Amino acid sequence: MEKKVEDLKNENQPMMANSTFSDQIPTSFAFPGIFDMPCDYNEKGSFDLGFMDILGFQDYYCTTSNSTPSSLFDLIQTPPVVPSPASTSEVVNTPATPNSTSISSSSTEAANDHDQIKATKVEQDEEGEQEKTKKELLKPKKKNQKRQREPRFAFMTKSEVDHLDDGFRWRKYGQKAVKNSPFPRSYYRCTTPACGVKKRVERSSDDPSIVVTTYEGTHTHPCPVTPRGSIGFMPETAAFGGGVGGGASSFIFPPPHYQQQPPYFQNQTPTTSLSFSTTTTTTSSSSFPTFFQDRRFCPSSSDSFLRDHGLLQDMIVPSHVRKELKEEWKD
DNA sequence: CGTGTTTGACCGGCGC
DNA sequence: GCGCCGGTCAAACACG
Repeated sequence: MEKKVEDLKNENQPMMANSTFSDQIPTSFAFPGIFDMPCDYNEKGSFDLGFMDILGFQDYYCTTSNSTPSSLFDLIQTPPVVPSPASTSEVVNTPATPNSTSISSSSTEAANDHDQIKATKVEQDEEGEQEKTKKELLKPKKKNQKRQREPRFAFMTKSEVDHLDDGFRWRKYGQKAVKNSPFPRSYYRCTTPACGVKKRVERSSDDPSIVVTTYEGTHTHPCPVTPRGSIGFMPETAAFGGGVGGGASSFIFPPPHYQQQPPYFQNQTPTTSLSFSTTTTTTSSSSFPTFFQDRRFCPSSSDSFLRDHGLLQDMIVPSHVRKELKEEWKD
């Protein structure tokens, strides 16, 4: 880990265009789904910004002059949230992403792991061997099998609050101090039964105003309607899936140029006086497809959100962001 | 009382 | 083998 950090720092040169993330990003994105789409639009001249470009392939500064489709989500004509297809791992293991080992696990397998763990718990509880049970619960993984991780999806948000409301309900199950960071990392789990999606939230040590959120897993349910009826911030809604995988990539959902709060943030803005910018960065394109799909379950957010702002415009991938994300995907 | 948070302990992975 | 560190568990606690 330390080494990773050091490496990252070394790599974190002023120009990150081809350094930190690019090595994890397939040079030729073969992602099915949404990732192809923008390109098509590009041909039509109505959507200049390819999604892949947005993903931080390069430092991409997109202007708001682009006539973006009403909503990126609208562009995504994909089926509802479903467990990721087995193809996930294949995509994730794209040769061009040698370093994305953590994502190399098939989301499907990972999901199965979850089930197995749960099943194990039930069985053991019934046995009543509490002592033994506890220990086994703590290590439900099979021997000789590396822990399988669900595809992860990280993004950064410039916010004063760590935990943004994304429409899903999360339960915090842990918090740890992170090495090389003065800020603790919080661990959240989706409270929906049978949904094993987790997310980690931590602040960037480089820029305390930036919150790095990493989602892991796939929501197996639609985005619940929150009491507030808000789905705050789109990226946080990441319910991904892992359906499509790919190496790590990153991008920042812009808003940095907003002079006022974007509509989709109104209900969840942490503090009143944020002239915010929800700077969001994303890694793991693998999670994107479903991520966007899920958004479609959130009635109040995606549409208005993207209709008002083509979120993917004005992509900015600051170096520090890339650095962090790369680190994220390196482990 | 139900739900969510806090927090110390524990475990596994990994590097040395 | 050992120690560090990230991740998770679960009891205790807080809150509405």
